[in-house]
Amino acid sequence: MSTVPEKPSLIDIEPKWMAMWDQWGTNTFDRTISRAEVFAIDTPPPTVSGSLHMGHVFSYTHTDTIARYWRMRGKSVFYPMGWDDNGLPTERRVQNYFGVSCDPSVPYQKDLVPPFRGDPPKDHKPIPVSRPNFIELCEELTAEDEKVFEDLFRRLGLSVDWTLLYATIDERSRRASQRAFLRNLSRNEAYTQEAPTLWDVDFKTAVAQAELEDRERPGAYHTLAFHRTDGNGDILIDTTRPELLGACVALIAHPEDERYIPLFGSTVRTPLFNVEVPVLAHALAQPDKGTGIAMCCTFGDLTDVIWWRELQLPTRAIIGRDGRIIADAPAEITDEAGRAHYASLVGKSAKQAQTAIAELLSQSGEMIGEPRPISHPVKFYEKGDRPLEIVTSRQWYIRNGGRDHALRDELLQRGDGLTWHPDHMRHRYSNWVEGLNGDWLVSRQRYFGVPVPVWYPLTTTGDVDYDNPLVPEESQLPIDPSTDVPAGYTAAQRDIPGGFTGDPDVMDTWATSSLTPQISAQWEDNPDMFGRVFPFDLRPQGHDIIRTWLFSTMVRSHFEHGCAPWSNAALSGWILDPDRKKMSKSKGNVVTPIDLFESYGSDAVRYWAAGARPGIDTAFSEDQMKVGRKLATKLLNASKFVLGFGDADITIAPTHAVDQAMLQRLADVVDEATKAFESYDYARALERTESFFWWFCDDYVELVKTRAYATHGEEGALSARVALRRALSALHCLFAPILPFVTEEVWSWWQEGSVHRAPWPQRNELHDTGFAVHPDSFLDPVCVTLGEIRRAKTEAKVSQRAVVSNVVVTGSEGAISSITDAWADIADAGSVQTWSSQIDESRTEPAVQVTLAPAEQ
RNA sequence: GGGCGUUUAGCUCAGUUGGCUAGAGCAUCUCCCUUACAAGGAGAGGGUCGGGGGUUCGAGUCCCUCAACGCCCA
Repeated sequence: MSTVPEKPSLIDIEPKWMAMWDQWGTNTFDRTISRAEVFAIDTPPPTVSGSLHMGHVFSYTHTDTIARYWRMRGKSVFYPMGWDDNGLPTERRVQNYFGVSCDPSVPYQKDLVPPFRGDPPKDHKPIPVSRPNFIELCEELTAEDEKVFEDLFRRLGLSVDWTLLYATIDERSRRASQRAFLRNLSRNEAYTQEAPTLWDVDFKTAVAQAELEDRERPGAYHTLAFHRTDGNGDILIDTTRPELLGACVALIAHPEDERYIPLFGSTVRTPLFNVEVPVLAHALAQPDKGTGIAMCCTFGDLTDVIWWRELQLPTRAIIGRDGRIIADAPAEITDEAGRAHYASLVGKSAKQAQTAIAELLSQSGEMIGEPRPISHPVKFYEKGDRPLEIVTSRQWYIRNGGRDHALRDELLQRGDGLTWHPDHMRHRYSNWVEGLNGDWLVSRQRYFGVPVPVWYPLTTTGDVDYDNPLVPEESQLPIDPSTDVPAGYTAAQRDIPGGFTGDPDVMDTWATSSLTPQISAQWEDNPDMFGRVFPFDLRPQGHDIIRTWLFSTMVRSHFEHGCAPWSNAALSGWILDPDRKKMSKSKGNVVTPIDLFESYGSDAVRYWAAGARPGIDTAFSEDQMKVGRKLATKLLNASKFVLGFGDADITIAPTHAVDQAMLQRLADVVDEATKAFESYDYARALERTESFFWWFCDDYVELVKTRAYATHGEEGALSARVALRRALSALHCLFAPILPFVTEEVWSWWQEGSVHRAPWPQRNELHDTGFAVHPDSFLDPVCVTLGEIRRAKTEAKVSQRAVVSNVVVTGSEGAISSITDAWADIADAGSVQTWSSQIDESRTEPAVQVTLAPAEQ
């Protein structure tokens, strides 16, 4: 019994089935099931302050196909969604939208009304609000964006369990993040330290090694003359940062550089400032760079930091946190001319100071020649616009193996233990871990983030006692140290001598998103749930964030649980535009997903995405979406046709060889698709299924349709109908993970419940006839014969319906035997009147001689 | 500079432990308005598998080498 529409259509099937899945709870995680029966996915939380683009559609579809596959395999799939609304991008948007700025020193104001909701005037001065108020505004604004994201993901057909939704700034996330941090602190995996730190002068925050990127920038070598104190002339050095001359603490050359060996241990005086500094040896000096000897300034770059640490050099900072030359000259600059030179630079940005100092040097004759332009890599914060400076500041760190070989090796082993898809991505991980040169800096001097959950006692003189932080009980979490008060103190004691002060910083976004498994699985809040899903099965993500998200999640899990947080990591590729360029807004080549859903249908867009091999960069292709739509349409029409032959008892094995061979071929496809899905290769599963499906429609259905109409009696008809229905059922299931909407539509015509909860096809349900011949050796000769008959008609430019008066087939005995068994079907499909055969064992493929009947008329 | 990947038809890509004449889709061309499907169907043309060398009875596949492109890290 089936109810097939008169005119099947793809129009509006998305909203129809989205509503049914909600009603049925098709995607709901079963919280009572044991870990062995669960498939748990650590879904990437998209940044909601951005916009959803084809990259999201692409990679989330990949994960969804896997989720749907395992659901059909009977697993309870834990498939959460989260929103990453924590961090800088949201902060900036909120400032611009409401006309406020965050100031942690401002007290919380209940029911605060922001000055604007959208488009503050250009001359508006931001109103300072407390951090809790600021967070409330962030939550208000992101809620709108989140709705848009959710609608789009639903429309894409993601089988997410929306009751598991979280946001990285919500209360549960803040609690988990602070709890994990406090446990790191108690185990000495987190620590605070005053140290040289990479600093973004615009955002006024420290940044971590993982957030750096090198950018090629123009610069210029300035050749400077340092004066030997023994009176034997000058030493020339090349520098791209002459503005740091006042911070110079040493000249450094390679220990084996014969030009400078005699000078090691001597001293020189700096140009302009006349400060005496030593000439020292260190292996990191590059003899082939410039004159081979460099000035070390504290701090111009990371090499300076290493020299400073290893050669125990003094600290002589002249760049402030605003990126400008600080007012106080280093004490070492003592002569009058030197102090005057310094004073003329105060307050200038690094760039302005460079121009000014080049002028001074040229006047004093201590710069040799003109600056020589070069192009060189400069370190930037990945979200920043100006080169990073290095300033000394107190920051929080979590150990990550960057300063500890034993820990590094443990984390490398954790990476080795993962199954990577594709496998070569494991190198990205090990490469990164091996290259770490410091611990993970987690504190940020920003506002919209999870606060560092500690306070510090203030001494009676008002100094901060950083060595004895005050921590809350876990039961108090989440806390905000700018408003909450530590045990044993009163609010009145905030920021007064003998009282306490809250840590003003927040944690880096990654310090919270490194806990997505713990957050989504409700670690400690719901131990029963956590025990059923952790460690997870799969982490899908982009390969660009292996060094950040993947690695940091590994670090947290390693410390907290002593295991990897998941067993598989799947890295998705990039979307490229048709010219093989990475798609980006600035190029104007970004297409809106929703328009594509409207034009081609969600299934068609998914088809395009699922056609890409895991981890491979893929060109954006509307052509592929057209093919996907064609496939979906074909599935509608083929299903309607097959069901139109009438019902049959599918438990009775088919009797005809053609039917048996087709089912056996399909059984092989089921095996291949199963194997492919199990190794995360949705693309291969799709390709095998699709290729079978087109053969099924073009050849098999054409061969058997006359017989299935009972033209030659009931027995043959029943065999065909059973085979057709078994195949149709399996095809609906095989396509379901990729094309969830159209498969649900066609499934609903003749089956109960959702295809997405139907059991995955089994080989033995299809192939139970004892048919012993390899399906190809049976079907290939049959299909070659059919193809030759069609070709003869095409070449004669007649209709495929034209009658063939006679066919002579020459082939091996096996081929002729197959053709003989299938002849009645071939004759029906090709309108053939008579045929004969000849045995020729030398032929690998039958030769077919086709004689067309004279045209009627 | 180090690591990883890619290179197969005009385009996008399959090609699994080496095995018969290297495949698919799109695009192009020809034909067919066939009662599941014209948003369709039946066919055709099109490739020195990046270059060179080697192993082998046999190499798109394994080894060496070179090149181009891309990504990651210094």
